[in-house]
Amino acid sequence: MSGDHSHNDSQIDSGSRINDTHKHKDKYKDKEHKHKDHKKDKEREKSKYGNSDHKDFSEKKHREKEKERVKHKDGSTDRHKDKHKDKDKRKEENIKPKKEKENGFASPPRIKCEPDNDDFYHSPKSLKRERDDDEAEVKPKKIKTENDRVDKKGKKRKPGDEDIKPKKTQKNKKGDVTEGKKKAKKEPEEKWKWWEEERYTDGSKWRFLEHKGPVMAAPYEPLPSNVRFSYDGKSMKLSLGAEEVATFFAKMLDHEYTTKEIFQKNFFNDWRKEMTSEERAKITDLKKCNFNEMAEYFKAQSEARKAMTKEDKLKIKAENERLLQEYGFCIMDNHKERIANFRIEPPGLFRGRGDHPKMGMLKRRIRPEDIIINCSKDSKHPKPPPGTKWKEVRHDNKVTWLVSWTENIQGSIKYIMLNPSSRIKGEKDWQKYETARNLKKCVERLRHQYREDWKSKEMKIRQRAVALYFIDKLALRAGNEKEEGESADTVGCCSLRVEHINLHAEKDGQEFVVEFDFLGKDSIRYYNKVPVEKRVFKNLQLFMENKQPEDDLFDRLNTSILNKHLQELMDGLTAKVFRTYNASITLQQQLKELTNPDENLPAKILSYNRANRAVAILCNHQRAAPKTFEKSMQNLQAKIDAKKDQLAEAKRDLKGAKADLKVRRDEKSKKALESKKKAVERVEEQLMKLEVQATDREENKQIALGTSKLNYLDPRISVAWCKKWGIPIEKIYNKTQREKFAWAIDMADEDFEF
DNA sequence: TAATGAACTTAGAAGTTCATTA
DNA sequence: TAATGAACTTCTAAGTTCATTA
Repeated sequence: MSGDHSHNDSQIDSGSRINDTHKHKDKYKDKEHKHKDHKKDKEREKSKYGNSDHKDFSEKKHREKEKERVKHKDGSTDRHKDKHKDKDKRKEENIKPKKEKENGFASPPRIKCEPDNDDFYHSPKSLKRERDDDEAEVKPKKIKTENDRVDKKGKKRKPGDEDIKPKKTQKNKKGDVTEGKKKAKKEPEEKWKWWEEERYTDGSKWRFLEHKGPVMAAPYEPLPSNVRFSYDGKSMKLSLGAEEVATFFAKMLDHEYTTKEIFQKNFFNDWRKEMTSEERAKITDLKKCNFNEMAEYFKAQSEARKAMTKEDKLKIKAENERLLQEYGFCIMDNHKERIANFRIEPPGLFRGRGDHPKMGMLKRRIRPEDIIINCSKDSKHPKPPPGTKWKEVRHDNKVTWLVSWTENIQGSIKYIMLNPSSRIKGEKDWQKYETARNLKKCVERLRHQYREDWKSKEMKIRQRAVALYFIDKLALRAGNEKEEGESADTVGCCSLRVEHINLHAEKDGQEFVVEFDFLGKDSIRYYNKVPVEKRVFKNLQLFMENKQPEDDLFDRLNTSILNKHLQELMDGLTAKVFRTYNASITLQQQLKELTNPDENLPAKILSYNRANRAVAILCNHQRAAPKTFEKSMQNLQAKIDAKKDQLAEAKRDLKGAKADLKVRRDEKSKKALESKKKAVERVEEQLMKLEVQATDREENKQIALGTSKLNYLDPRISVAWCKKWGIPIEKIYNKTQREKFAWAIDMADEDFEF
């Protein structure tokens, strides 16, 4: 993938969250950055020169090839290239694309005869859930932990849906539970297949909801008196409130955060607010504060925790489990469901990402009086801790959250919601992929449209069209406007500024190259050089005319305009659907391309990871290279070397055995030969496995696969692939992932097509 | 129509657990 | 059996989108 989307040198840089264009803003930051950059450079050098010797050349070649496959020299992906090529040709020949009719852009053909249920599966907008309303009016006495309702309703997914097959659900004994929790806890009862049931059509999210409320943060435990804080060389006893905030800082002392000026400033500011007036009068300079004893104390504590006896550790584990059982589940519409985050966020210092102007501010302790509870009127309401009250108890079944509170840093609302394995999250997830599949049906029409719009007389439309092209081709995020000074300066497509792109009429032998360099979500750098079509290039020049670097590139556009437009083109279409669509379609294509039927299991899994990786690169999902990367790589290489020696030896043995047989020609030496042969094969396979592992790890150094796997890739593609090649699903998804994607694992068969 | 608020998804880092190896 | 490192889980920040309000 050449210079574009990926790990060329400049891309490696991109792991650093530094935006060069912002250097001038803050001297301090600048220093920080340089330091970081320097470290990165060093690392890069190391990996370039130090660490590569273990890799043989052909492997590297292979990786390069892989990159090539994913992206072309010109930065376009295969899919785009081909499709655009097709389009161009068609245009020239003035022929209507064959596909158009087949896909029925305006309104996709029905696959099934019953319109109602057809819609149910294919048009997320009209997803239905015709539950018996009476069922939920009353507080359920019985919590279904199984799929018994399916039978009752007798109505499930329609056969005839191309990719979704009805499962025979064998009726199971009801998981009758009076108290809900207890029973469900023990039997690993059959999983509820919510995907075989219908959805609510009235916008409500549930009929019945009962839970125990959140787990509050543990109260502050004062420091023992021998652990002291000192100011200006003199130890001093802090008031409880001030001490608590001081411990937050002390706990972070060896984190880079505490070296940053803004962090220090914000912390000190907020800390002083918690001090008594005497303390405030005395403590006026952070530099004079000594937190070391505190920091040591916490370090010792964490050591002690590690060194605890097995027994004590088990005790803690049991207590956690108890909490989980008590607070970690709720009852929603007859089913016991896992809650994702049932703990209230503890107080601490705010850790923003990138250059966040509010880093270091005090995240205050949340009290019951701050908390809104959401549950059914007729449920057993959660009790606030003794002597306290909730802010409010409401019964809003149009939302999915159980608990909410307003956080003090940005003033935004935080929620407690259900686990990804829950019905309510799963349905939404499934629906997301169905929308993306709908986009697949009309994406060619949309691409044609925005290409036409590049020529529009209206600036607004041109901008919209160019932005959409970027979102489609590069999988950029929509890019909402942000309030300045409230968070790190990051952008997405619509909020790109002139300073974020560079135009090159010619670069590295390519025409019309756009060079992107900006900080995206989480202040992750996006760096990419992309050849674009001439018309796009010319438009960009136009958009940039008479503008300052800090001006908006698309000054006539924002996400709301863009999304309104998209909504008109396809029901349910928004900018982010393109990311989902392009990610999933890329996975599917890459899997097709990379999977070699003759290869063994580890090789196939490597192919899967490579396909996954292609998507992660497309979506710019990066991670900091693990601190231990070099070392672990070396260790692995040592293992490989040892294995090679072992193989050589095994081969020698084999040779010897052959010679033996020639001389002796007896049964015994024949047998010996066989076993030596087997030994060689075994070692060869082991070696291969190790080598594959090394390749995989190396290629993954700075790329995070998890995000795309969890959020962008239609799990049915992976499930189908596993089924097709006989790969155990466990090789691809761990337990949590299997729970989240249970619906896909159950419904997709090997010929599922995204 | 822009600003604000609310709800929900997506994100990487940090923390914890588990498996492997010396 | 401890140390190590990878895998997995948790945490919560940072996005997108849609609804509401001014």
